[in-house]
Amino acid sequence: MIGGIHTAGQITETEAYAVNDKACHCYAYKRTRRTEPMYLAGGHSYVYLCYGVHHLFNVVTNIAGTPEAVLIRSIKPLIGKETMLERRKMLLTSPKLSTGPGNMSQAMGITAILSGLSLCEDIIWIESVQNGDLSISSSPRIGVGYAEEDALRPWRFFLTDTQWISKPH
DNA sequence: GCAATGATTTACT
DNA sequence: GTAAATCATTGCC
Repeated sequence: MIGGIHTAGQITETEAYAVNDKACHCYAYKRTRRTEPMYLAGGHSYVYLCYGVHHLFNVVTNIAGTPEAVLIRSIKPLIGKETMLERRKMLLTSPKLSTGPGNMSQAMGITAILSGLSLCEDIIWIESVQNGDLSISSSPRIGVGYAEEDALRPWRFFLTDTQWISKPH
């Protein structure tokens, strides 16, 4: 619920970032002002601006003091599609609407001012929808080639049978 | 205080 | 496939 408008979607693609992972901003417990939200308890948000253009939305997953998080890369729009189209300045719903971290954040109205929030309040929240048919695959992460051997870790997870998946550049 | 850089996207050659 | 856009954060001076 952002700006009084409710938008929602099913998460279809994520990437994991851990403290012993060179691709993570908090590698080896490096602590900076930007990454401070990652040191909160699991269930908080961590949003930051990348390349000066795109907002990336993460969910903090570990206990307080252990900075680990999951990057939400793509969603399938379910509620408020019209709002997402308007935010993205698009006319028709297509996979480009909300696949890819930057596109997804823009469609959901997420910006860096929402970093450090609890995901148990009425602004952003995540619901568990039981669906026994989910098929999930994994692969190396995208866009972290600078992380040396950690770039090969298969920490990208996505639904096998969906079009809402970003493609490597 | 200042230069370097990136968990990306988009458009162009 | 390659490059530009574009800026907060970081790290070094």
